[in-house]
Amino acid sequence: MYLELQQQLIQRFHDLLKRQYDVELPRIVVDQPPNVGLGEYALPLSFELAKKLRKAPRKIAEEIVAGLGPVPGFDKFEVAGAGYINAKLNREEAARLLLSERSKHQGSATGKKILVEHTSINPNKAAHIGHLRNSILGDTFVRLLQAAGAKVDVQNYIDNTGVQVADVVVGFLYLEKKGKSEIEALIANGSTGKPFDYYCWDLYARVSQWYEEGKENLKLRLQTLHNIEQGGNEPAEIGTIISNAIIRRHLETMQRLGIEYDFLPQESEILHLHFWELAFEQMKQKGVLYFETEGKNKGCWVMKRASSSQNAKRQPAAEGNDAPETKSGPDEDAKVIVRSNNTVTYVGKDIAYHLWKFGLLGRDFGYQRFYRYPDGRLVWISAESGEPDHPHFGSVNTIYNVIDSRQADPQNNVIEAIRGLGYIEQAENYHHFSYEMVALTPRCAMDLGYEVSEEDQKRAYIEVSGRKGFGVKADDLLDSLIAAAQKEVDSRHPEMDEQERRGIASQIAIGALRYFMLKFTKNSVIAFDFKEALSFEGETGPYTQYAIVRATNIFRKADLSAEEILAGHTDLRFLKEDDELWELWLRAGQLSSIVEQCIATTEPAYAAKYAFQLAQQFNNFYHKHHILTETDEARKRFLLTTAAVVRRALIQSLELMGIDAPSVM
RNA sequence: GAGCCCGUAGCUCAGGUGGAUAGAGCAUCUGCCUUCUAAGCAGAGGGUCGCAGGUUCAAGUCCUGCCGGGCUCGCCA
Repeated sequence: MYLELQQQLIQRFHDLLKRQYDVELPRIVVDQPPNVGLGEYALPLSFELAKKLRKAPRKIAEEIVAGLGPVPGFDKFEVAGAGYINAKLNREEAARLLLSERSKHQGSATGKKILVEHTSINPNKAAHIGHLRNSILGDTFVRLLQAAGAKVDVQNYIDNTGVQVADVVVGFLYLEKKGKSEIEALIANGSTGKPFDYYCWDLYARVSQWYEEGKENLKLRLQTLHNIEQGGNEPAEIGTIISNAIIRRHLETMQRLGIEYDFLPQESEILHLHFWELAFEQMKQKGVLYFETEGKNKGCWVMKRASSSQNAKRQPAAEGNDAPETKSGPDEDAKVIVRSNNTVTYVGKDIAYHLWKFGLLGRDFGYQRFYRYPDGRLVWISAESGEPDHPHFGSVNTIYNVIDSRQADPQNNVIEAIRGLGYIEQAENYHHFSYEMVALTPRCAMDLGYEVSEEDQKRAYIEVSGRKGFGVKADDLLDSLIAAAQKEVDSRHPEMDEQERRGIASQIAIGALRYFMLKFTKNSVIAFDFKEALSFEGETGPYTQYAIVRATNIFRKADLSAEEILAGHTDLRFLKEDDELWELWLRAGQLSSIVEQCIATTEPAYAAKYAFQLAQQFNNFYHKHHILTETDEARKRFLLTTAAVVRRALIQSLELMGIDAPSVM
């Protein structure tokens, strides 16, 4: 509601400026006045026009208001302060619009097909809190895009032929002295007493330690890596077995949080289906790659780096002397794509993969069914020779890669390669959805029993490390959250049966976890702290869930359905007199505006803030107006409608974040 | 050395493309459960927005330079 009216307003002002002053502003800024009594929209445009038109801002504002005439949906326009124009909505009309809204809005992404890649955990160990941030951000962004009308393919890239998998293969072969069948048995019966991903978590840390004990050990690693890349040998088979088992564990972990995928493209197929060769041809042809004959990169195929700042190394020339320093010799800053031993680097493979995403490679994966969710949704995985009947992924125009900020450099290399190939539009629509890492506070690390050096103890946070086995596992955290929530639910609802209580505890735990990962903006490092993460009070997911439950309880007690209230008649004139109630309606009407803002800025945190603030306003309302004892029937009906409108917006805002609204709490 | 990010209340963080009086949660203190559930509400204290310049009607927000912290820069993946 809010967004549509704002767009109409902007159009109106745009037309008026053209007609009355013959000016066009690049954009018309719309703010909100400090309080809703002043109006719903504030336009500071007369300040901007003051210089252009050589008039006082206030004068301009008055002229504009005078020339505006009636605008549908609006009651009046007022000049305020030094020259703001405040627009006041017709509250009843706007409220009617809000009441009639469907749940999904026709957003900016309507009709678009978009590919989002997230999670992409190396398949050699259990998922940890850092991975959770990735998956929760990614999954929430998928939901936001869908809310804006997009059709979204969700991909989880699997690096199943990299060193990380090789390390665990080495662990099984040389530390545990286990062969293929023993590993298969281990996966099948779980005889170790811990899940396979947990088992590998520990083994991976042990192997990393073991490498430091001798150079021969590192040789085994390299050899195993080569075997895996090549395929068709025992280490490669073991690698596949491990990778598949771990991927299943990751899917199960993420499923607990309501996170699902459509397709798992694997590096093994990028290698074996020779994606690189096709990309290599294109890149040579278009001159994106060149063969270096000198310097440290002699014998390699290299690519000019986008960020390579030629100016950086140049000393400013002497005054008045503009001697251009002609670059002679090799560009030592270039990015190596093909090594002198003729093998391709990770970035090279990534370029090929991304050409495929945009449908520019001229080759496709094979597809095989891999996993089925309870709701019937299928996860497909790449394969050399796939099933004959399969959906097609890729060939989209817009992609989002949810990858942490440490990979900004390689991501930019891929984008530059695509741009260099002449795919300008695709390069523009390639979004590196970058976010900062999750780290542990020193106290948290010590509580977990890790040794923390004195130096590290002074730091604000310590980076988690799968290699060292240093971190909080996703399943462990979720288990702790569920246990904590269960305790609360048990004490509040002893009358409910065990399974029901467990279900609600799980919804609360997921709400707490997902909200926790979303409340911080992407650029802020999360210094993980159990006390905060396990909290259900204050700015948390359960706070918003609780507000919904309170609203639900009103309808339950009154034996009414919130949906019927929304559909029925209500007297909206109460909105005229009460700014606080109107503010609640207005805020509820801003949901689609928030969705668009989240997408435009790739920042899901705005949705989290919105949900919390709306819940806060609702709790305030709940406390102030005791609905069921209201004696004025018309007013009671109106308050019920208010609760229903806000409840609906709260539920929708939580849906965007993948958080359920429990029936009771 | 270069690039990216961060620095706002005791702590953790918000402050969309500059806009009206800098906010929230936690923590501390004071009130509020015979009411639609207190996982809640109301109130109090707490700020040189890292420092210094600049841009303009207007700067926490933009520019420059410092200071402090993090990450990244390999013929690893």
